[in-house]
Amino acid sequence: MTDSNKDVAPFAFEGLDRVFHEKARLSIVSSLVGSGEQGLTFTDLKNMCALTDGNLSRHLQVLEEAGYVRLEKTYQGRRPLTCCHLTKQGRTRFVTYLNALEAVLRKATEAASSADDVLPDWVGRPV
Amino acid sequence: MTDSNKDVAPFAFEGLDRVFHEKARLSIVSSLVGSGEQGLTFTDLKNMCALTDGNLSRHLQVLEEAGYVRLEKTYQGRRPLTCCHLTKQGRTRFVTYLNALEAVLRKATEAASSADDVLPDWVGRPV
DNA sequence: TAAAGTACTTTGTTTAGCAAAGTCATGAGC
DNA sequence: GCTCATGACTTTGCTAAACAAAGTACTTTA
Repeated sequence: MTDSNKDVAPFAFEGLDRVFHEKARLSIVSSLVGSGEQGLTFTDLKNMCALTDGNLSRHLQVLEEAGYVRLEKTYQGRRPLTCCHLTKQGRTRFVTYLNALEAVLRKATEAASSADDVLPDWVGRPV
Repeated sequence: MTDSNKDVAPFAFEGLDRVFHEKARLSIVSSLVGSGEQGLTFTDLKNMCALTDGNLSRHLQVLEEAGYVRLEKTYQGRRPLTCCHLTKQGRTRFVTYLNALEAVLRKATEAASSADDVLPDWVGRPV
C-alpha cells in the first residue's frame, strides 16, 4: 500500500495497547511506574487502586503474562508478601502507550472544540 | 466516610466511562464529535476508524443504547443510509471523559518521569 | 440474468472483567 | 486449645464485551 493507514483511517487509534488500555490496569501500572526500585506490595496496590483482591490478582496475572510486571513472591515473617515491579519492557511500552494516548486525547479535544476542518475532505454524504 | 475516595485511593481513576474507554468507540466518538451538524454516515465511520462492518454496527448499538449517539436511518436513493450523530448528552459526557483522561495521563506521565514523591506516604512495605 | 458490490445486521466464539467463595496461615478473645 | 476474625492472596463462576464470519436485502454492472 502506498498510503499509510493513518491517512486512510485517521481515527483508527492504533497505538492503544489493550493490556494498558483498561481502567484497572491503567491504575496499577500508573502506580507502579512511580514506585521506583522497591515496587509495591499487593496490599499497597489494592489500596491505591481501590480494587478487590480477586480483581487485582487477575489483572496482575495479565500484566505478568504480558511481561510487563514481575511478581516477587516472598514472605514477611510467615505471611505471604507479593511485591510487584514494572519490568523494563513494561516501562518502555507504557511510555509508548502514554504517548499514543496523548495523541488520541489531543485529536479528540481538538475535534471537540473546533467544529469542522478536522475531517478528511472525502467525508460527508453526497447529496 | 470522612475521606474522599481520592485521598484513600489516589490511583483509582474513577471518571473513565466504560462506554467511551474502548479503542473502537473512542475512535467513533472522536470522529463524530468533530463532524458538526451533519454527522457521519456508517461508511464514513467505517473508513475513518478502520472498523469492520459488524464491529461498527455493534459499537454504534452500544453507543445508541447509552444515549450517546442517535442513528438516523434513511435512504439515499434506494439504498439504506445510516447517519450517525452525537447527542447533546453524548457530547457533554465525552468532554467529561476527556477531562478525566487528561487527568489520568497527567498523573501517569508525572509518575513515569519523576521517580518517587508521587506516592502517598503510607506505601512501602514495613521492613 | 448472473455476478459483484453496498450497507448493513445477526450469529457464534473467544476473551475479559468482576464478585463471591475458597485457601491457608496468623493473631485475639475466652 | 478452640473458635472467630483478619490478612494475603487464588480460584471459580457468571455475565458482558469484542470481534470475525456469515447472512440479509437490496442495487448496479457486465
